[in-house]
Amino acid sequence: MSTPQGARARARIEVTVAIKDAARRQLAREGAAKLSLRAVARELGMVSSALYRYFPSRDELLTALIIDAYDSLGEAAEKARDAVSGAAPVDRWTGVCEAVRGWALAHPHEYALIYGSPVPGYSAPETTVRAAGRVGLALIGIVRDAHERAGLAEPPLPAELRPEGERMVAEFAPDVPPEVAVALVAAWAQLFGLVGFELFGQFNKVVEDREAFFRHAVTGLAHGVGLR
Amino acid sequence: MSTPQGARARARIEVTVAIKDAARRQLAREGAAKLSLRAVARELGMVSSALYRYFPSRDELLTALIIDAYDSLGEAAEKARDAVSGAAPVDRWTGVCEAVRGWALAHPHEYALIYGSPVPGYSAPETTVRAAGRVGLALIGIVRDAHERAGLAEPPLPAELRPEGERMVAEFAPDVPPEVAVALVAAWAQLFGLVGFELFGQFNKVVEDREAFFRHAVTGLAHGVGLR
DNA sequence: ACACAGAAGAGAGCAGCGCTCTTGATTTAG
DNA sequence: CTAAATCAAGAGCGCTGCTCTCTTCTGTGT
Repeated sequence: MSTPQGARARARIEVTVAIKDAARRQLAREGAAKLSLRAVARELGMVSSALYRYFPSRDELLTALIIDAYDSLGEAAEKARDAVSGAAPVDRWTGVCEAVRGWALAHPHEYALIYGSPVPGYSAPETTVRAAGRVGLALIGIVRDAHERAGLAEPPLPAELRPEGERMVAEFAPDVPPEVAVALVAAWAQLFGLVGFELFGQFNKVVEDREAFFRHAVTGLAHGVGLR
Repeated sequence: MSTPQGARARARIEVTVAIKDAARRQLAREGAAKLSLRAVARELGMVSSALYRYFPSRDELLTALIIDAYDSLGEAAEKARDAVSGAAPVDRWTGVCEAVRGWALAHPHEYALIYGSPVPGYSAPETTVRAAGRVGLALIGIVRDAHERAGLAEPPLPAELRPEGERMVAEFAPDVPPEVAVALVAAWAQLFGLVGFELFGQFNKVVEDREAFFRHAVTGLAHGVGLR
């Protein structure tokens, strides 16, 4: 039933949200490694074992936070895509990229949670897949719009990768040339390379003007996928 | 003194190495999160407190492993660079990139240690900086050779980034045009975006033929820095 | 050749962790 | 109104990183 009919169901939802909020606060403060169920319980005035009524394990709680983080980032990306929907394709592209970077700088621990090392014995449940794809889909959307409106400069594609590109088109990038689909996936990964390096300190003593550097680099990515 | 003159000093070095080896084995088996000082001690038939004579904390042990991992990866990259020293610049470039990818696939947990989320409070000590730069320097070397031998197609560089590029040239990329230096740093970060996405599972259900895709993408990176 | 400072290991112990199981209270449903 | 489901709490297990103390050993200067 979509309506929570009892006071109990409502309370359950509220407590679940409160747990996730407290956990997210700790996550932002200390990072995923130091997120402790007992500390979350303390903050809520509960006892640690009570949390197990809501999350079967610490990793399950982390998984819930992972999904939320993906959604939060995805929402930021989609908002940026829609905010500049009239602009030139390259500007829309860089707008989304800058939204991703901005979100990452604002939520470094959550970014580390989803794009850093996988935490436990590692398994990404099916639930995360949809949320994890939102940034990529936002980028695909921009490229598709540009393709339909003005055409793209199609990057070269070696013959051995053509089937791969056609599969990508069929599975998640409809109405986009296969050459572009392949380039898009590469640019998508490369975008997070740029963001991750800045966030995790690899750019220390290497890049000073991070913002200008990033804008320049993602403009290059846009050209790489055929945007003009 | 470069020669450890006492038997004691020699024993100390041997035990230190044994600890790191055992720790590395556990790291490869379980990942950094589950690396436990007590388990390392057990494996060596010592008691946990004895390890503190060699490493002042678990994080210090991790730092030692980080440096070793950087050096191991850097050595792989340099070996690849030198193995194909006569080949065309683009092939040398892709050779080094593939060495990086190969090392990462062979040592996923160590890769996660150095390019994944940084650990708790953790500030990268000065000691890591040299080792962390080796891959980048290998790439720079290839581009410099190509520049001196045959010239490069210089990528465009917006005016606001010119000082940045000149600083890069002065600090770690001598004899390379500033345009190329900036493009090089971007390509360096993007390379690890590609590797990280593959390793951390972001390419699941997205890229099938990982090897061909990677080769194609890093060829694109090579073109981006001006190699032909 | 010997005595001694310093180094190394053992052991106990502290506080914290994730997680399980049991117990008693409270709410919901039949 | 009673039976079933739900939930908070408490005790406890085995693990963790780390500290402190005590004992043994050993390399070295006299």
